[in-house]
Order: sequence, then structure tokens, then C-alpha cells
Amino acid sequence: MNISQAADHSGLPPKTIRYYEDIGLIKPLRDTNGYRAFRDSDAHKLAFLGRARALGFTIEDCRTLLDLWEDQNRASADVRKLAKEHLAQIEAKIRDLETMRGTLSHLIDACAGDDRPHCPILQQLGTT
Amino acid sequence: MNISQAADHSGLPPKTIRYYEDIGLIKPLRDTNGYRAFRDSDAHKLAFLGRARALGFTIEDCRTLLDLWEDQNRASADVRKLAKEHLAQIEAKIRDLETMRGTLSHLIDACAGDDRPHCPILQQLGTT
DNA sequence: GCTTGACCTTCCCGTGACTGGAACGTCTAT
DNA sequence: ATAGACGTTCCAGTCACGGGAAGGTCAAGC
Repeated sequence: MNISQAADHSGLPPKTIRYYEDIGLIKPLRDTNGYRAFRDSDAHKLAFLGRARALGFTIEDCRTLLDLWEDQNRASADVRKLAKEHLAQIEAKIRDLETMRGTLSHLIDACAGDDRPHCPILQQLGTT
Repeated sequence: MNISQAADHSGLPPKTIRYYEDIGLIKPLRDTNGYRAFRDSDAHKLAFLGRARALGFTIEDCRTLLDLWEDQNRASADVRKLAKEHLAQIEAKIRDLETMRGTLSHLIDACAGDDRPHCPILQQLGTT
């Protein structure tokens, strides 16, 4: 399987796949012409990585998850712990964004948005 | 006012302040010894920038906002438009994160988290 | 056999918004 | 005089890629 087929199969761009090889997440074989030769197992790993990334796991988390995935003797507690920590970070991020949303939407509501210069948004930002 | 005083006044680290000068957001004067000399107006700008950044505006948005802040003839519509676009991005980000949170928390609930290898989280990530 | 165009390769630079650290100059108090 | 707390510049690293250049390879059609 060439890189474009691995890309189609996994949904990841070729650039990303090369990057994942660079950082050692996958180790595809090489044909005599120098082209990468992806096995089914490589393609599966790429798809796994794509889904883990879509859930917001960092690359380093993905590396750990991949190791756990391949370890038949893993404890599910290790996976769950990683996922819980990640979930906590997501929730913290959501809270941050919701705070911003609250402040911003208040300010937007208070702003006339016409051709006059008076603006509660700038006023708030400039309040010493 | 030296940089550490400007930092105390604005809540921004000295490194960040130097960076803001680098990219032309502020233009403090210089003493004969080469030290930056911050006027009150510089400190006000820094505080403005700190608050705008805390609301998640990008640096380029901040540059625009700063220009509008200083423009006595601005139209509040311009500010409001920028803020609304930013709010839309925040809301999109929140939706993304909430989707992740939903999937993740389901998987975490389904995972026993004990010393056995069976794990719905890895199962889901590996589902072809 | 030759060309065309679609692949593939490596390599380097840029992104955003800083942060860390090195190497060095300056000021203030003792 | 010296200590140490400031200040300065410059360079490199972060994170997870994406863009693009320069060049090699392959398959199809003429």
C-alpha cells in the first residue's frame, strides 16, 4: 500500500502520515524504490491515531494509547486513567471558553453596533 | 516606568511585553541606558491587550481593537462585528469540545478500569 | 522510445503566542 | 568593591502539522 492509499484508508493526509513516521508512531516498510510500503497493521494504526486525535488526545497520549492497544496484558485502568485526565482538561477548556462566551455576549448585547463611536466593548477592555 | 513595573501594572510577564513590542503592538520609549521607558499610555495599552487576550482575541484582532480604541471616529459596528465573529469561533470550539466530552465520557463510563485488559476505549479507537 | 502527468521522496520554512535560557550590561545597597 | 537584582539582545523550543521547492519514479498513451 502506498502513502496515498494509506491516506485514503485512514483519512489522514500524506503529510501527517510522514510526520507520524518521523516521530516514530509508525514504522512502515520501504520498497526498493524508496516508497513507503504500508501493511494493513500500519493502516490500522493510522486509523487508530486519527480517531484518538479526533478525541483531542495529544500525540504523546496517542503514543501511550497505541502502546496500550498493542499490549495484550494492559490493565484497562491505565487507559481509563489517561482518558479521565484528558476529559478533565477538555472540561477545563470548555469552562474557560464558556466564561469568555458569557462576557463577550454580554458586551455584544450592550453594544449598539451603529456608526457612532461609543462602544461598551472597547470601554470594558480599556477600563483601568 | 521600567518593564517590571509595567508588568505589575498590566499583569503581563516582561517576556510578553517585549514580544508585544517586537511585533509592534506598543512602542515604549528608551532611557539613555537602553532600558524601556513605559508611559502611562503604554501601560494602559498593555492592560487593554491583557483583557482582550483573556477574552480569546488573537493578536491580530487585538491589533485591530487597539486601533479602534484609539480612533475617536470609529464606528461601534466595526468593533461589534469583530466581537461577533470571535464569539462564533468560540462557540464552534465549544461545540467541538462538547462532542469530544460526550464521546469520551461515554467510553469512560463503559470502561471497568480494573486490572483486566478488556477496554471499550481502546476497542472504540481500534474499530475499523 | 519519448513524453506527460501523477505519484513519490527529502528538506526546509512558517504557523501562534509566547517561554526558557544564555551571555552580557546596569543599577542600587552595603 | 561587590553582590544580586534588575535590564538588554538573541537564539531555540513549543505543538502538530502544512506549504512548497527540488528532484526521483511509475504508468499510460503516442
